[in-house]
Order: sequence, then structure tokens, then C-alpha cells
Amino acid sequence: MHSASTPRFRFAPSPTGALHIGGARTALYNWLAARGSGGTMALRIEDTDLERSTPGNVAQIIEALTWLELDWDGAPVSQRERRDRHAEALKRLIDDGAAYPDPSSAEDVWAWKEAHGGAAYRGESRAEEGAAIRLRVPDEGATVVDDLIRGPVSFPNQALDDFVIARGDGTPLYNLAVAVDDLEMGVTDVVRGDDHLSNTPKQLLMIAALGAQPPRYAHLPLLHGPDGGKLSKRHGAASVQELRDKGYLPAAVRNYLALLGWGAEDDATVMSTDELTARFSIDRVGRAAAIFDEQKLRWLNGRHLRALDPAEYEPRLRAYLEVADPDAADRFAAAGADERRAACEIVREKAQTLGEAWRLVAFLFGEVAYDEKAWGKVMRKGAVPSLRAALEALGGLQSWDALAIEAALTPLPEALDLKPGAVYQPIRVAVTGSSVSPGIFDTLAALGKEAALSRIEAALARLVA
RNA sequence: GCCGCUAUCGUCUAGGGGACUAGGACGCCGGAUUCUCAGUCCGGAAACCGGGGUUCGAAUCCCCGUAGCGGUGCCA
Repeated sequence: MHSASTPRFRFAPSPTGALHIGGARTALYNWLAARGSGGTMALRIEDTDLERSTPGNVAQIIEALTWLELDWDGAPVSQRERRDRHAEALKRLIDDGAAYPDPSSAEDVWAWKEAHGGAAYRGESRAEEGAAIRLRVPDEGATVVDDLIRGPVSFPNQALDDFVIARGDGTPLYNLAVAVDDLEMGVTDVVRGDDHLSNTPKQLLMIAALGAQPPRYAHLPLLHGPDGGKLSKRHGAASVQELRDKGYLPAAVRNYLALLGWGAEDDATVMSTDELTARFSIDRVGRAAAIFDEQKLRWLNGRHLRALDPAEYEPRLRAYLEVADPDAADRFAAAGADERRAACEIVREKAQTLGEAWRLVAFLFGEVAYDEKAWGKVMRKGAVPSLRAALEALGGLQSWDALAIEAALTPLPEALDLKPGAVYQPIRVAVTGSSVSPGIFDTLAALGKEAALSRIEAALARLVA
């Protein structure tokens, strides 16, 4: 299927749980680069460590990638399933003398290094029971990683230990598995986090020992939390799942993530995914760690939300509710199509996230729940005439739309000698339960005449009582 | 300890020797619009880690320092 020249990128998350934001950005960069170069992205699961890898963890990664709409080529490749291929490569390396069995423990290695003036560890072949397998590292010269982002990075071989590539029980370790898998998968481009830069010379040595050509490498700067430390749950959202549950749009998350470590030459900020693919290039990625800042994501999400085709708004809101609040999703789905559309129309210009959008229109899909703080602030005795006047003005209305409602209510402040806010706020609280809502005329129109009037009456009764 | 990476407004970044009185975006502050909150529009404050070089000229190149990060696992 793929000619030798077709770029093949691979995203290789370690399945330790939810897909964190740094991992999501790595996936995105792989995907954008693959798409932009006419290549493909493959998914390789780094599950050599049996304890951290469970089917549930793998499923979470896949769920997150699916939500982000980052597709990959073929089935996910699991290291665990390639044990035989790893064993084969291991046997060949030992036969060639490139690797050797060594029973030395970590303490032994430490002692050796101390005895040799801190030099890098060099063991000797001792085929004892339970001996780990180490790769022979040359004493002379340097291993150079020609990184697309950082340029050539040179690691002196004399500072590199003969490192373990398989456990005493014969199971492969990461640096062996990754080299064999990349070769077999025909990976041409490895785009991954900075934390792997120091591992790269080991993989280069492995690949050379296997007699193969290495892929191209690009090491991305890491992502940090607002305090400069590792990004974690306590920084708010740290995983793709959390972003989804807060009501962000995949397109906005892709846009924001792309901007974390990369900038377009012309300062473009709000970009569709097609624009992103067209402009993105891995060698323009920066080298310094970036801090994840949810405020900018919120803003960007608002932009994408407003740019969304009106016909797409409702399915997006519905999909959000299904994962974030199934109860609300049911109520939303049970309502009429007109009501759903009206709800979407009145929040479109206001909300920055779907979560916020729902909070603003939830009153349309259920009983009013009075926010007592808002009630206490707005529903003073002075509100009674306002509500009565509104009831009267609205009661006689023939057609129930925002324009007609506006025409009916606009004269009230002057007639009652009140500020506009003194008239509109009580109506707002009566009808939505909150002092914050979409425009009052739109709100009343979307609610429908019957519900609007009965809510005002109910509020009036509660106020007088 | 050893090896390696990094360093521009609070944050994301543009910049790759003269076009820099350092540009854009988020956020912040002020103003306009207004029925609330948003949104939108206009304006403003805000940065080249420090020190040495190289050069006629350095945010850009080199060295040292400082700080942060990563690796140094029979983890990935």
C-alpha cells in the first residue's frame, strides 16, 4: 500500500490512563505533519510495561483521539503482541555479539562505575540464569541525533552505559521494542516529547546494531501547568476527556493545541483544521516548553462556536450533553425541534463553551430553578409593578416573537418611571430563575407565551406571599 | 555527580545581524454599544535572564554564569 517514500508518522502514547494534553498535542502534530505531507499516521501502543497498561487505558486513549477527530491508519499496534519479533531481534543481536547477557544488578553497576572513576558502564558477557541483556555501546565517538527541531545533538558514547534491552526473563524493554517496532512498521518520522531526546541515541544504537536506517526525529518541547510544573489535574483540565466534558469543540482544541509550541509566520490565530494542515510544518515548531492556559482556549472556543454552522450547533450541544450530563441530554432531546433550534440561536453569540451555553438555556428545558441570590437582589417589592405591567403588556400580544415582545415591553420603563433594568431584571429572574440570561426579548420568545406568562405569575405569587 | 535540552510582554508566540521606537493573540485596564451577563468595536499598560565577546551594527552568532526541565531504571 505505501511506497517506501510515503511518510509514515506514528503516535505512541503510553497507556497510563486518560490522554493528557501534552500527548494530545503530540498526536495532533503527528497528524498534521502526516496529512500535510501526504503520509499517514499510525498508532502504536507502548504497553511493554504490563502493570500500567490495561485494556481500559488503551480504550481511553482511543476514545480521546476519536473525539479529537484525529484518525490513524490501520489497527493500533501493541508492543505486547510483538513479543516474538522482539525475541527474534534479541537473539540476532546476541549472536552478532552486539548484545550480551549480564547478571549485574543496579548496585553492581554503580559500584563498577565508582571503581572506574565515574565512567560509563561496560560489562562482560556472563550467561548466567536470570542475566539481563545489555547492548554494547562503542567507547569512542559520539551518537548524533539529527533533530528536525533542534538540529544535530551530539551524545558522547563514553557517557552512555551499556544499557539493558531485555529483562532477565527475556521480556524486551522499551528501547528494544521501540526500535524493532518502528523498523517493522516502516516508520519514517518520529515526532514525540522532549523527554525522549536523551533516549534517542540508545535507539539509534539499537537500529544500527540491527543493521537498519533510522527514521527522522523531531522532539517537541514539553507542556507545563500554569505554575511551571508538570501539567496535572490540579491545574483544571489536564486531559482531553476533561476538555470534552467542559464543552470545548474538537476543532477549537486542535486550533489551540497547534498554537502551543508553534506559530504561523503571519500571526494567524483562529484557524480551521484545513488551514492548520496547510500552514503547519514541524521544523517551525519552537524549542521552549509552553504553559497550558485555559483562558485562551476558552476565547478560541468561543470563536469557533460562533463560526459554527447553525445547523451544526444543535448536534454539538446534544453530543456534549450526552457525555457531560445525560439527564439534561434527555430533557433536551424530549423537547420540540423548534425549541431546540431557538435555544441554540439565542446562545450562539454569547457562549464560549457548550457547558456555558447549556447553563444559559437550561431554563427552557425544565422547571425554573430560582437562584436565591439573584432572587434576593432583584425581587424586591418594587418588582411587583414591573411584573404586573409586563403581564398585562404581554398578555394581549397576538404574535409571540422577539420583535413583538420588544415593542410591548419597551414603553414600560417610561410608563412606570423606572430604569430599564428595574423592569427587565425581575422579568428575567421570574422566567429564567437567574439574573444572567440571553437577551430578554429572545428569552421570552423562545420560552413561548404560555410558559412565559405562567412563570411571571408564579414569581409574582411567590413575591407577594 | 555525569550527559543533554531550553530561556522575547503575566500567558501563547513573530523574529533567524541592520526593515525593532521589538509585531500579533489571550488576559488585564479604559472607552463605546446595551435589558443582565457575554459578545462586538476602539484605545492603553506590558518583554528580549545576567555578564562577556564577534561585528561598523546583535533579540538574533559564540562563550561563561544563572534558572528551569529531561535522561542517567531488569519504567515507558
